[in-house]
Amino acid sequence: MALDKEEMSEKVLAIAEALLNEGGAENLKARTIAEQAGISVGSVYNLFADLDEVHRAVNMRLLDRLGATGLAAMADLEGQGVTDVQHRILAMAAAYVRFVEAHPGSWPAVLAFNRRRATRPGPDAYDALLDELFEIVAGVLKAGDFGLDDKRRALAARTLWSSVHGIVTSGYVANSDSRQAEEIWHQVELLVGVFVKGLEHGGAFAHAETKPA
Amino acid sequence: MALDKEEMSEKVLAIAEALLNEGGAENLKARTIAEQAGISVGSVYNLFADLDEVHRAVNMRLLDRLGATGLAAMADLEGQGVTDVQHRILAMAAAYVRFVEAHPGSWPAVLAFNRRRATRPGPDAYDALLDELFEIVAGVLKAGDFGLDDKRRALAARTLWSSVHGIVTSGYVANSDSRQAEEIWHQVELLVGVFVKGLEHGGAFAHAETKPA
DNA sequence: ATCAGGAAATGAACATTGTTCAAGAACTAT
DNA sequence: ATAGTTCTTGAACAATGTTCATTTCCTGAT
Repeated sequence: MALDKEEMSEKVLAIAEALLNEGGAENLKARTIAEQAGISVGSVYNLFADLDEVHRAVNMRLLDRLGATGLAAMADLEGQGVTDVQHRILAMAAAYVRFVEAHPGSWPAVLAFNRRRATRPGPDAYDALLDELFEIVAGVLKAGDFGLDDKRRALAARTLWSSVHGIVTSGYVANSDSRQAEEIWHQVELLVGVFVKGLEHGGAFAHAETKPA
Repeated sequence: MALDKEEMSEKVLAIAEALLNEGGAENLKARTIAEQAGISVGSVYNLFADLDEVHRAVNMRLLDRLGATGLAAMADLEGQGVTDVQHRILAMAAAYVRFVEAHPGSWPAVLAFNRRRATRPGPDAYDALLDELFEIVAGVLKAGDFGLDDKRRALAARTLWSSVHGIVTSGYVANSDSRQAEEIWHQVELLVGVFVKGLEHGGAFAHAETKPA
């Protein structure tokens, strides 16, 4: 009884995810996958065009898991009982931090890979997932009654979440001692607190004429 | 007339930076460097222990250039004539954005490389440079009269700059059309505006009991 | 049960890379 | 000039991604 093509792909992806999590992108080797999956190198290339596609598939799984079970659930917190914007955003950020902590090796790989796909064709499925995340944040922001039209609220959502993302990834230089973790969380708390307060007081409309050349 | 060891190292680094800027980390090949520098592969390994060291050296040069000629100059804007915190932060962010735009290939490589040095020994020179940047931001924040003690101001500086960093790097998925550039700048403007407004209204002290597990 | 035809798996072979190192070349001090 | 030191070289090795002719396996018709 041999595994289905689909099942074998799943097995390969599971192995690939483990490899990425242990040693990053440069640890994803065709021969290692083949050996651990009990198949030959050639068979790996039968299931996937090349290692890039394996990496991409692993990333999609990770992003799916983050979006589905993580942030969306946090967005409508405790059965809609909590309406405070700051609490809900913080809960989402906490979910994101936990997720990154749970994938110390593969999450950096996601980012590095994502950055490297410059020459690839059109709008990827990545973008769709990211847009989804941004819309969740925008949904939470809508609950808070700042004077924001849809366009500006979307901008604020992207800005806020990119900032959270920056804090988390800047802090996690794989230096995962608890000191670092606390610092990251302090920064996230500060950011969210200041951001919400700033929105409440119309900071989103304060313009300055300084622009990049 | 042969080049000095120092001069040859410079030449190699210049070539390496060009290679990185064109094709990212995977374009930094020992044989290409040797050929373009007019020396042999072995000589490259005489000058540098391995390609990682070449990459690291290029990154140090980049970070130096960013810190020295970029942000520091912007921090004391127009001969101390400008005291507005928001303007000065925006000017620094603009310098940062310009810098990233000017190094579309090698800046991602800096980040990817920086993320991969998990197993390396102790506090790197990277950290020193980053701390320098954070202190510049903190210096600007000090001018604005928010009710912040030194510790909390330092935290705010790290938070703000990590956020700017996140916005810039999230936006630059090497997709450098002008649409993207404008979006990035809008986000930076929004972030800085909201952040300053939030600090003015004491958002830095607004706490929530939500914490990561 | 047999066999033809196609689909899938195989792993040897190739190309490209990082890295090493023994041999030679160049230079320096006496 | 000569011995010793240092630098340079490029051939050689190992590890990797990828390909593809060959083999193996399965399926369905006879």
